Amino acid sequence: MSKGVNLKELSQRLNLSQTTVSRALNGYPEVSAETRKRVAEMAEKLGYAPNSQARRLATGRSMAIGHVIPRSIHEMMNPIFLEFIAGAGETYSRHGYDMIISVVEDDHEEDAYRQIASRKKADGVIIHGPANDERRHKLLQELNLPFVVHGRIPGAEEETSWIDMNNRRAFERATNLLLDLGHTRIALLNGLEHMDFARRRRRGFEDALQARGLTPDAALMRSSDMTEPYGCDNAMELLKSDDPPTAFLVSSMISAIGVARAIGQCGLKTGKDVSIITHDDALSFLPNSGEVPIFTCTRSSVRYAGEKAAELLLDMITIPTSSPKSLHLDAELILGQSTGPAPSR
Amino acid sequence: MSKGVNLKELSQRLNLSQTTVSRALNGYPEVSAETRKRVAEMAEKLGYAPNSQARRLATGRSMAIGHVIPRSIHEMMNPIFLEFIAGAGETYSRHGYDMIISVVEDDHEEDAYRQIASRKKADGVIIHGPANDERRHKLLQELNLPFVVHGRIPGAEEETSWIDMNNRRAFERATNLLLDLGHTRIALLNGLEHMDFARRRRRGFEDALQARGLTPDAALMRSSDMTEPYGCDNAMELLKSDDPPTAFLVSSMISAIGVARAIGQCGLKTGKDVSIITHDDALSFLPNSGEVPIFTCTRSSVRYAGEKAAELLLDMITIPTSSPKSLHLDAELILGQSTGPAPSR
DNA sequence: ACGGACATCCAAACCGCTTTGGATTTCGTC
DNA sequence: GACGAAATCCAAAGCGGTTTGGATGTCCGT
Repeated sequence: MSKGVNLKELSQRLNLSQTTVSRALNGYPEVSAETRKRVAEMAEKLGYAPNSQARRLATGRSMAIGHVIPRSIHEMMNPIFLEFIAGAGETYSRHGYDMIISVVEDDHEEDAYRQIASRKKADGVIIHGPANDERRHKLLQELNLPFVVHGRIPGAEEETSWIDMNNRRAFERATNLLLDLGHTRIALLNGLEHMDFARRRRRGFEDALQARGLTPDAALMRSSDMTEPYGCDNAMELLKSDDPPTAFLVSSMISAIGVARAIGQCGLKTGKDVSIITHDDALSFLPNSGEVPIFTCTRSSVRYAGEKAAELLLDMITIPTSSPKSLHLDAELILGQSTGPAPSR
Repeated sequence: MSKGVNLKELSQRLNLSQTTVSRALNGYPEVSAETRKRVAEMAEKLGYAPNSQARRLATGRSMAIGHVIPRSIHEMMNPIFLEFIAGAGETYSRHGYDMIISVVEDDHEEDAYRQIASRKKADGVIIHGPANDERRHKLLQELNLPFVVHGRIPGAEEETSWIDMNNRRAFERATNLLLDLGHTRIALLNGLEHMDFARRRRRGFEDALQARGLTPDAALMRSSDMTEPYGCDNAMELLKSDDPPTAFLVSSMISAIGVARAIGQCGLKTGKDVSIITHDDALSFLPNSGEVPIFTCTRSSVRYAGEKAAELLLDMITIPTSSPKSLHLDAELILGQSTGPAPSR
């Protein structure tokens, strides 16, 4: 419990060299069992803990993973981002790694990565929210900084490690469900489509429609930040149009809540007059569970994705020669209260 | 742009000692202007950046702030926590500090702090979500680790630095507004009351009632995690009771959305049949703005709180002798669409 | 011409750990 | 009883910076 003993003092107290003490504590074999025990006990007694800066300097590994989050990203991805972080964070601490997060102005993002590399702040990073014209992976390859992508970088799927859910498939299945229920005018409230995940979701939506001989109607497709008012305002506008949709496919629970609000304000009933399927990232503060979940949804835990992403990255770091590994998660399609057969008009 | 020059190489290229180069780059006076310029240019050219581990070891300052977040906390405080983090993060990076976040199992929280202190992982920490029986500050004082509290620790207001909003006053004002509108049966959907902030909010609520001669009705007061279903379920139950409330005072936008949903499901109209006032933490993904905000609310930006908390902490670290400083923020009371006069029955 | 005040710069110690390259002891074997 | 292998342990050299305690040179007043 006493504070601030360093290796030198500890070794003096034991009449041993720093070498031996260090080895004893780090589990190297060239130390007798008896000595190891003595060392461990004294270390415990004196409350010794190695100074992490010194250890990092000596080993050349920073034992930290960086997450660079530009303002703009976290403005829109806010809750999802944290959930991911929480998952990753658990993996890190289980492996003795620190998580360092840099919130930077949008135009300083590249700088942030360069600093992490040149100042040796982290042994690897995670790329969040890849865009269609993604370039961060180029920079990181050039900087020789290991990374894992949360999502996929179009055109770089083979050369990078990533973890992603099957966005296209999930939205295709969701759309099919709505079609099976008899809906033909389906609105898509998507996330920002300069992001890869949103692009894929739209593709799934369109593919499903076309497979049944339907033509996607541009007037029914919206794309924006996934806030609550976004869902409400757009749903409101669409519901009041001449030929309103009977179902909504929504990219986020938060917006879906907005859609539900709009439906209510129009005097309609969700799941009866109008159906909603939303993607559910399984955010802890927005549980959509219970016997019958409020929303019919495609669900994939972003927290789990965080855990796995971290594991992938730590693997890459410990075995630097390994080739890129990726994980493709499938979303579940879960039936809730927000869907029903299309109303016959 | 070339990678990986260290101080030694840089100084050799310049025919200068490491001392001089170090001093030149760190702005010490005992270097001629001309030399300083030469050094700066060469450093730029070779892409020199000091290894942060080495610098930290040499200076004895880790240039990092720690945030320990136990699973339980972030389960419930999720989005609010991130918004705070985002604010703090900006301040940190502006001052050259790193932010390190440890996600730990609940029963390892103390361990996490001890490690931060003994291994010198951070120069200070921020305490999130102080409880009524808070003890973390004791530990940190004992460990001699500077800290700032987000919220207040009952009984330790004088001896600690903290930043908090005026929870009591905010809820008192909100309650008064409802009373002024003629509501007398007001329900309180509060956060977990083992947390200090929730306790204060309840006090504000009760004080306002009692000041008008009303007795708080325990049946109308709930306390839980502030999820959406929590708001919906409790509102539903209360609305269906014999003597239902005509107004709700809610501790979080997320739960308030649930309350609105319940009101809709009961065939009632928010702001007309039933009023809602919620606290609004100004979360970026839940904007409650527009010409007339959806919810009447008490608003206080947690992000701003994060920025300020970080500033307080960095001040404490750079001037270790300074006495505790604190910041008391006032929430705005903002009129939205969710309140109206109590319906005459 | 001399001594002190500045202005510049440097060699070396230090931060606290890991790790290399032995040194010493112990032990089984022939 | 000598010898090589195995088991233990250690002194010292890094890791890449910062900082202390001078050394050297220049300028000025007297």
